[in-house]
Amino acid sequence: MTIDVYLKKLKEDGFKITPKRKATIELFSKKKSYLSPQEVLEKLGNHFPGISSSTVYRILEELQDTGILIKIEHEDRQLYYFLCRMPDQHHHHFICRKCRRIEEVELCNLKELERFISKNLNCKVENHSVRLEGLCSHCK
Amino acid sequence: MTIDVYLKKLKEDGFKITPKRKATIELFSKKKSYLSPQEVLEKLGNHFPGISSSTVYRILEELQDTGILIKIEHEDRQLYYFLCRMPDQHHHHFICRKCRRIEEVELCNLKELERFISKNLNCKVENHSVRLEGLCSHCK
DNA sequence: AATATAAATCGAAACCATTTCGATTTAGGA
DNA sequence: TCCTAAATCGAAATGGTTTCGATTTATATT
Ligand SMILES: [Mn+2]
Ligand SMILES: [Mn+2]
Ligand SMILES: [Zn+2]
Ligand SMILES: [Zn+2]
Repeated sequence: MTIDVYLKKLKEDGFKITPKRKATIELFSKKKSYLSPQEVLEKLGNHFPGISSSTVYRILEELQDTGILIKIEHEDRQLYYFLCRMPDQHHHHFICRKCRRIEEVELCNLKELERFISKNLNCKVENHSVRLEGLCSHCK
Repeated sequence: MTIDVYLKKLKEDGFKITPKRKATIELFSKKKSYLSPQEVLEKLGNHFPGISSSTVYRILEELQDTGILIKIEHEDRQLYYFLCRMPDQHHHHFICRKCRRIEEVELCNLKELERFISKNLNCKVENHSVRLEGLCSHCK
């Protein structure tokens, strides 16, 4: 539950460890769900009054480029971010529609689906993403 | 390749068959790829000079509500639509990253993944979507 | 064919999350 | 401590999308 691994990742990618970046990672590490840029702005505003929204947007994008955060887009067409707990492994996400909790699922059995597409449609599958939604153990 | 089945669906859902709705469906039936609202506006503008963009946005949304069009959101954060060839069946989509062609894939083998999540995470999976990207048979 | 009317379209403005950019401040290496 | 590229600020612009009152149209009914 330490954020050191994320700070290390940040540094490795040539980013400076600034108070705002660190606080952003800490914020997400305490959350099990995703946050909108507005929510992040609000939370960070408690520690950094007057923080610029452009700073929040930039930090969120940098952290997602580094693989620390995952970015999703909801039906409301806005961006949301959440902390990736297995950044170096291919995996998929389950999102609780009630509490917005994220569960990361390492199981991936799409080989058959990819084989089907390669064979029947003669396509080359380069990547895929699965999005699962429902109710988590706390909400169902 | 007739659009009658889509017009029927429109009528069943209580929509009037207007020239612009019909032309929109015809436009998509000739395309194998997705179109942005701007592209639709441009194409429809050939037949209906001065057509309002709000009309295009509304028609696209209605057609997607009816299941005639599928709406996706790309990394550029804009909306795109394409004609669904199997509106009454659960299926997934392969998108060619070069020519934007859409292939609809009826095979779905996510039962194992859902079972894994139900069992290990104690979650209730209500729906899922798979997005596959790569190169189609024409582009690879 | 004419009428009625709810639905569809227009058009222009508003919306608002996100992006841009030049000025200022800061983290961290030398 | 100094230096400098990186980070942050802040205010304005951006632009795809939505809104809404006025006008037009599709289609069921007479
Ligand atoms: Mn996978
Ligand atoms: Mn499926
Ligand atoms: Zn939940
Ligand atoms: Zn292609």
